[in-house]
Amino acid sequence: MGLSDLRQVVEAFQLRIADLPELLTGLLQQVPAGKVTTYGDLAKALGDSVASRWVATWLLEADCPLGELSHRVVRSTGDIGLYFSGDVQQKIARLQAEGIEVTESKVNLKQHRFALTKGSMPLLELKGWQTNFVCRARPPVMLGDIRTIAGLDVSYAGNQGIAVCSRFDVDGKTLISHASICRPVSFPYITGYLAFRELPLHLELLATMQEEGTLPDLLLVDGNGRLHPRRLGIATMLGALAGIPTIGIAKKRICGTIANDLPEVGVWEPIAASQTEPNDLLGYAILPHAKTKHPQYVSLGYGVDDHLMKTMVTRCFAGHRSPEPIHAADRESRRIASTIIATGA
DNA sequence: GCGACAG
DNA sequence: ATCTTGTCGC
Repeated sequence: MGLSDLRQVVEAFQLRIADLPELLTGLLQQVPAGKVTTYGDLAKALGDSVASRWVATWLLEADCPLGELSHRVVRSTGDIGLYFSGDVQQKIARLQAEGIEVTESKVNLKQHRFALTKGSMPLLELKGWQTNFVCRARPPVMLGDIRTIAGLDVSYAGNQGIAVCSRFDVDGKTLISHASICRPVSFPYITGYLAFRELPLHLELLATMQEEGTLPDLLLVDGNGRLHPRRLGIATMLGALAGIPTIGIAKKRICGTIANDLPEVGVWEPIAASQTEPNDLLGYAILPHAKTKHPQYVSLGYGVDDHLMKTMVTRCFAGHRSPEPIHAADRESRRIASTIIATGA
């Protein structure tokens, strides 16, 4: 892959990512006085009901930019729900002032629900991109060809995201160096869409490392690979777009079923897609050591086979819950985030 | 009512 | 992920 390729990949990727807060603002502005909508309806208008949690938390932020309109958003049951001021009576009063009857903290949705005009539905588009994404084939990386591996993680300070890539020797325990980058992030965290939030940071960081000639031969990414509702977690997408072998490492399970919830230390417990698809292997749960009851969730990213994945991840386990390269990147990115907060920049 | 989903 | 106080233990 040529030297300028990663810069171009970042640019092309950025163009696909919609401004969700802005689109949500436009949707809520459709709702006139005397009408209401629901968190789920707004999420569906953005293209995926899974975003309803983000819609709700965003409208509940203390400094919510839609504070003048957010009283018109209620739960799908008709329940009033919460209000950013913390005072639900204030939300009720505003609704009543707009001519909406509130009985026992509920509104009549049949009567007042506003039919939102569906726009571009950006999440539906991104979901379709994931579903139809074709990873360019490449032979799996071989153990003997790996000289350096790295962990990739992101921390946040306000709207700033700090991505860190921590390079390690192939022994999985010797830190070589950290590389970092800091950029504003506006795409929210929505289950299944993490890549659209964090991939721009990762790709820019890797582009810089590519120019310095410090790209690692294998990346451990904080997030999932194949273990994903559409089999395309951030680790897989990153690997395929950058052309670098990757493995996904998560601390919580996003989907799938595990036969044994609490595996023995060091045992690779398979995660299947579902109980009806026991042969569709998505990844593994593994307990790094006896000190914790929380397993790591490991899945194939890109350009790596099952055996090499297990070998390298096992090699990277030391005294911590996460593999050392991920742990190092996590600590370094948090350190930089605290610096940014202390400096006020 | 239950189940619950990366960062 | 971040927000948060003290507390338990190596």
